[in-house]
Amino acid sequence: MINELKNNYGHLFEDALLNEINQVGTFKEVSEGSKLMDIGDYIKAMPLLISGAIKILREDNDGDELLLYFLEKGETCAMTLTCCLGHTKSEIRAIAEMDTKLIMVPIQKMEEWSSKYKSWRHFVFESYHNRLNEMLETIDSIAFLKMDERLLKYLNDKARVSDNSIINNTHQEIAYELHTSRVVVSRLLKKLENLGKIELHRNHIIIKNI
Amino acid sequence: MINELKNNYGHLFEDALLNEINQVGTFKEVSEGSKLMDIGDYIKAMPLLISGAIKILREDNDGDELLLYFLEKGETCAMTLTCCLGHTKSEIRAIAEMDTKLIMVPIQKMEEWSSKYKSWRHFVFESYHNRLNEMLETIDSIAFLKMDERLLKYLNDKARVSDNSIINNTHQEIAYELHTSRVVVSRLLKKLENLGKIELHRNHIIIKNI
DNA sequence: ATTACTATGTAACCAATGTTACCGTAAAGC
DNA sequence: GCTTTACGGTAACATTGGTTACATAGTAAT
Repeated sequence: MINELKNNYGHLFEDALLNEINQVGTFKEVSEGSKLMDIGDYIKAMPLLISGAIKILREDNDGDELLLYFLEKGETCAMTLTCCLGHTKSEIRAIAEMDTKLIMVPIQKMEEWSSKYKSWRHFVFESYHNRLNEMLETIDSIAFLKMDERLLKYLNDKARVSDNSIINNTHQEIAYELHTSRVVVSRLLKKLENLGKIELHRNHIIIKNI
Repeated sequence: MINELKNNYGHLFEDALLNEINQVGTFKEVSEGSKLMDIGDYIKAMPLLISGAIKILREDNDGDELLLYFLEKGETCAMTLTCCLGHTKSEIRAIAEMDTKLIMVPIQKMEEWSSKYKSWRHFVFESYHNRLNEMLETIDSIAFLKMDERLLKYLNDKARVSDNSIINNTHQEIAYELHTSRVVVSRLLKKLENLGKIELHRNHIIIKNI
């Protein structure tokens, strides 16, 4: 695990902190689609991503979902960070977007490392900052973009995190994450195909002109 | 200033920290409508609210606005917090919702106090946590609510921060903050009036049944 | 009082999105 | 092979919200 750590967090953390993480952290591999956290859960550990990606979702009272953003390697879940202070429940759902490797660190260490390691404080602040910016981007999309633009952005984001121009999702799955209906997604995807931006196939979409 | 500080932050910070804030902070009074920060600004100080309220706005490429949330007394601007680390520009605009008193603290102190005072770290983490939750609420509103529900929530939020069931705004001003048009706001307000939830007057709206 | 301006009300229309319904086809199960 | 299910295409329609246009009523300026 120490090698995974050094490769992904070596430029961020000093050796002493890397060693501490190595001692108290547990390595974990999760496969695509597995749920890492749900709304209402209490958090006991914070994840440090080594590889893969995790999607963060919000749910409304009717059970309808909305994709907020993706976590990628070198990142952590900002929502988790304060839950250890306030002992509050999670407001979001986290699902592995693909097979993902991560290190789980007990939340008790949060406070200890925050006073001990400047690099840890920076990492935590940086994480919050990134997450707030991701949330702003999400708000921009929902508030300012029309559905066809949101859809295109969604496809590009998916392609980026998976580093693959083929999106392996059904129209229904996309509709869930954008909080719209399958019919609307099919309609707009067909438009995008006619514009030459994508290619539609059963169970997958190919992005052209990225 | 020390008294204002103790009244509003005495339960959060230890005396040593309160004294430091008193030494390096500058007291500031801003009147309703004045701009505290704009998109693209570099941040030199972080605000600690003593009284009043500040509205935080986002803007799209066409210059259209959207209200994100309000800051109230005892709170600070989370966006500011990391800008001192990354030296990045502000992504948001901050405007005084009413006459407001605040203490401006130079951002250089951020890092110093973060290692020195546990209570400061907690305050910063707590601020981030609150802001993330406000952003989630904003996303919920935009994504899951219809315009009439958003409007009602907006009116109630305004009434809460000003502690006044009279909203002193024109329909046009409301339309800007909700990122819609004046006609739509007038139409929906009239509906809410017919439902007995509000009372419409020139330049102000009275909320009934809060 | 007259004029000009601002805020609001409302109708008519349009565009975007959501809903229902039905169809054809690919894949999976048997 | 056959049957069933999942997926996607599409038409028809409903609803929400955005736009244009114009009327009326306060308010301010002179």
